[in-house]
Amino acid sequence: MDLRHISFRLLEVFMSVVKTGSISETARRLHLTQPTVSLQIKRLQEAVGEPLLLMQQQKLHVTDAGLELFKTCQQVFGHFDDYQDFLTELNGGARGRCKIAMVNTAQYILPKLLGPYSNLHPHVELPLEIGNRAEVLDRFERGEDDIYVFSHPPSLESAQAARFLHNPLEFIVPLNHPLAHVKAVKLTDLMQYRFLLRENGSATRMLFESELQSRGLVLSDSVQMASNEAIRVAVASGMGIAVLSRHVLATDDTSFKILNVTDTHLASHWYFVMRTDRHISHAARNFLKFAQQHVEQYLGTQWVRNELHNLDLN
Amino acid sequence: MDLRHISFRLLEVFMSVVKTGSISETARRLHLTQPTVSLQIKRLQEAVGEPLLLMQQQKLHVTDAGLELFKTCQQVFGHFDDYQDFLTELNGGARGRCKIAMVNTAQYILPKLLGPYSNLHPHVELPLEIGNRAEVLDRFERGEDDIYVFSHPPSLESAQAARFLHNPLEFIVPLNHPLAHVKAVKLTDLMQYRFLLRENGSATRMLFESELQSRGLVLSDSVQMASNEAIRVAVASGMGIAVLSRHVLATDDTSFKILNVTDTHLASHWYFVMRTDRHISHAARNFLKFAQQHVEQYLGTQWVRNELHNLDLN
DNA sequence: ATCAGATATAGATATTTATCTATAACTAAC
DNA sequence: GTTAGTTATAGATAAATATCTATATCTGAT
Repeated sequence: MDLRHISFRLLEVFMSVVKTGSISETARRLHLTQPTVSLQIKRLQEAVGEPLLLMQQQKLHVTDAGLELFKTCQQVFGHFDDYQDFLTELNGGARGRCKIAMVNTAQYILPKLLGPYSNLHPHVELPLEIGNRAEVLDRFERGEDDIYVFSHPPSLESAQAARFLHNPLEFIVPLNHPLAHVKAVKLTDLMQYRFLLRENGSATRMLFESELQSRGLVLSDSVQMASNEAIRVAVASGMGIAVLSRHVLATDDTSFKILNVTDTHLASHWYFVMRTDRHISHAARNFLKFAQQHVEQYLGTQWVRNELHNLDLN
Repeated sequence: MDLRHISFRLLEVFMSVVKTGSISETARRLHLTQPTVSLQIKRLQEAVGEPLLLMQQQKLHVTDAGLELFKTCQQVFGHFDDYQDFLTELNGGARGRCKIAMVNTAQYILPKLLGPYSNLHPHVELPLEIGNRAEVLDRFERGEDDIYVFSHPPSLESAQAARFLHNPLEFIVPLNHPLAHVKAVKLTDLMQYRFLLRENGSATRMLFESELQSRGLVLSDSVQMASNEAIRVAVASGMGIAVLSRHVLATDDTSFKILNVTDTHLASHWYFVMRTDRHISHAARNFLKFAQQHVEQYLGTQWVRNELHNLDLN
């Protein structure tokens, strides 16, 4: 049997002949001429090296080899049908994988969107990568994921980004801090205190430092800490003061005090970022469409800035 | 997914690329050039309508759709491997069907050959048809079976026949018959008795009657009976005398007496007959080869006339 | 004896396919 | 920064394939 000379078309025709028991009838059904079907069968028999159909008393008779081939074909086409179903699901976004890499701070808000999406499409894998800005940027450079979440998206021509959430920063102090009960403070009032900061390159820190620089201010003392939680807890226990994303602070957390800094309103936005030079999985596209439609529903209208319609998802 | 534009070759190449993880390596293994393999993969992806392999950081990465297709291919090729095994068995004569139609008398001798053959090839189906000469001839005309057993083969150009067994006829009489103890009798001595005969057209009867005619003899009385057993039993019980194939008479059967007719030696031969205008199954060929080699072993050397080497079994 | 319907064969053709060579573009390693 | 090894693309060609039309042959029914 020489598989190289057998095409799926040939097998389709053969199956039809076995089913109808007639070459002419098959020709009619498949919109071919009778000689075409005759020839196909002949070629198939040559490729198999064994008679598959015999003319006996004006009737087509399927040989053992023919019957077995028919069964084989049924199985084979069955597998391809299954595969087609798989592709259909993949295309509909109901199956597949959507790898998302996000910076630390995003982990407080993105799960509110991922949870409902995952419930809607339980067959979609959603592996998450969380790292600091430098790490996520690295992954982005190598194109390791489908979607990236930044608050300062890298400006690369082979990338498209769209913001979806406002990210206001707040100044927090310990409850027993001298400024804790001051109604209105100014940025300069804070310079004398020790600041707890994230590592260099973090979006929050970049924003803060650029503000300081533009106003010619300099911190008197600062300590670097690896995570937002560490900073929050450290502030609560009196180690210093800090500037943190609003989303990192639970509204009912009373272990620190949020200052009302009247002359400074630091804020950035969260962006979904995709590389345009890399294949985007259907699942990823689908997730972004979902986000576009439901971001207000799951993240609340207060902070949402839904510009996801700017993304080209086709 | 458009199966029409997918060939088994394409899938083979794809599988090799997935296995080796490299287009160039596949090209080397399959004795192709690298652009050929590149193009094949590209074409396959177009036919599937989905990326199957991605270049990521200088590494080939198999997508979900690609992995699933790979699994599908494994199944599909598995089925064709099974089918190839089936064909191999079929070709070796170890599997398949060998339909044999034989005239009544042959059923006393052919099973001695069929038994051992069936033990050797338990997967070969051996449907037997037994009928009188007219019935078997009918089947032969319509080509319903692979092999026919006649003692007077039809002479058709689209048939080949070869004899394998001598078929001597014997005259039998009841134990209490006047001739039962006569040492030597002549054919004319028998004419006065009632003969029990098979139906018109039976080889035994044809042979006997043609002998009578050539010697100008006429039976005084005859009765027609449907089977050899019926005749044998009827003779034993005194209804008349008969002429029967030696093979029908068990050597230890003492319920009748075999006459020594000195002036008449009737005999024919058994023939295996095949149509040359019909496909002969491998199993049938194989059985005839087996018969050619083992007929003496299983039917004894006394009556065997092995001329099966005259058959063209290729 | 003719007809209708089946399959088979021959001859023709446009399309598709498999394959090559040459070349470009990228990257890792030396 | 040259080299060696990847994959991708373009252009060319010979072979194979899918079809068709026309025709032959057979058979069963009218």
